[in-house]
Amino acid sequence: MPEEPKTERGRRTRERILAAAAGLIERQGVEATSLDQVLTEAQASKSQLYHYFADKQALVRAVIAWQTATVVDGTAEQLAGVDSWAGLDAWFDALVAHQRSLDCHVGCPIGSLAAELADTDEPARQDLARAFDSWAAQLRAVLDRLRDRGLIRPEADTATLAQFTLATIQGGLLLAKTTRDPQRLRAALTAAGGYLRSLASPP
Amino acid sequence: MPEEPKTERGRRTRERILAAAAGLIERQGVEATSLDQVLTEAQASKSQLYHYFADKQALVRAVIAWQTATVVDGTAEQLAGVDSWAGLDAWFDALVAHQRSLDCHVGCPIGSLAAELADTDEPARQDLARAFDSWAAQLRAVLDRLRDRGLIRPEADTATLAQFTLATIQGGLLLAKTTRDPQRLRAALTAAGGYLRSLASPP
DNA sequence: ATCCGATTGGACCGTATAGTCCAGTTGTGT
DNA sequence: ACACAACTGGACTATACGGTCCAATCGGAT
Repeated sequence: MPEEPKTERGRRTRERILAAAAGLIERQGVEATSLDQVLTEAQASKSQLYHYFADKQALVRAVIAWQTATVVDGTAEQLAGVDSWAGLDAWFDALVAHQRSLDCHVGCPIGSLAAELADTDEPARQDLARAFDSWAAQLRAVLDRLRDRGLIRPEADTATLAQFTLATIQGGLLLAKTTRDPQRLRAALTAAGGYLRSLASPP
Repeated sequence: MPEEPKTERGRRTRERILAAAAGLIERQGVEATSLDQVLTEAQASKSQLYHYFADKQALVRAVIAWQTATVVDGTAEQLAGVDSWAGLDAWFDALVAHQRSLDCHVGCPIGSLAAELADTDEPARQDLARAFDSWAAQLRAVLDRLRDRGLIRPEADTATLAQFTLATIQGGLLLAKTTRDPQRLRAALTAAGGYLRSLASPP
């Protein structure tokens, strides 16, 4: 019954609710965020929310889709021209700088959602698994480019390396967020970069 | 007013409540676990809970302490004799096997708690930060041993390497839990091991 | 046997939350 | 200008939750 605004006004309302929900959930988590909080921040009413979303779970899934698009597309943009170690380092630096600017709150929206929902909301878990997969695919594309340029040896398994890199990023973000110390992320990323570089020449 | 059982019976009651809370929170998260659920599983009553814990937050902090002790002490035991690459690999294998046996639910209790509580419960965040620190210290001790044996070059910064290793473990667990695929953890750990090995000889 | 603190059962309370309902308003196509 | 669907406001409901309270019971010390 709900979903899909038919007018411009409706579209903006839906967007306002979604943005407010995304922000609050990013900061507090799903369970800790109430619909009333979302509605207050979005300047909307109950009936507006339920006009566009079947229930809270549907809203959460929409938030997942929004965050996935934001993070993955944002990463794609930043990684688009990267074809050197310096370029990869610059991206790592940007990640660390971003966390520092947020005082290490939040971490990664996808990672936080995954940690909270993986065991309690199966459809959400699948969405998030796909999000991680497309993110890893982006990283793999970069590694492939580095390999094609001769910076990584040809027989290296870039898909697996991408999984490793993503894992290290996620773990580094979690440690940084927990200790409020961006150096934890820094350490993790520097080492990950070091490993990738160590794959330059054949054994 | 609450805390500290004075008799053996009380001690067991407190322990039952704590164990039930730890299990439920590990599977569902803090917010998704209600006190009534805990009491049903522990076969205890409200007054018993509030006799030993000031409020839900106090119970959660006790769970954090319990899980920290379990995980860190467990790790200490498993890593105690490790002084070779084979030993480290065996530990990694055990981590992967454990996740596989759990069908990749749960992941790491400390990591899950950290992701959920870091931004909403400051004292809990500090507890968890300390948990990560002592865990990292254990890893560092192993790396120091490897270094002393000449397997890692002397000038390597084992503290930073320990942070990196912990981050990769946490991230690998998160990816595995989200995708229900233990290979994600496997890939992360194998790469981390590869990096540590690459530090054998001077540049 | 008696006492007294430790412990226990469970009814009870206030509140916050997800979700419902419907009457009213707005805007768009004709 | 009219009709009709899209949209909105907000009161309302049921329930689940964290937390309180107090009377009853238990068990060791004297």
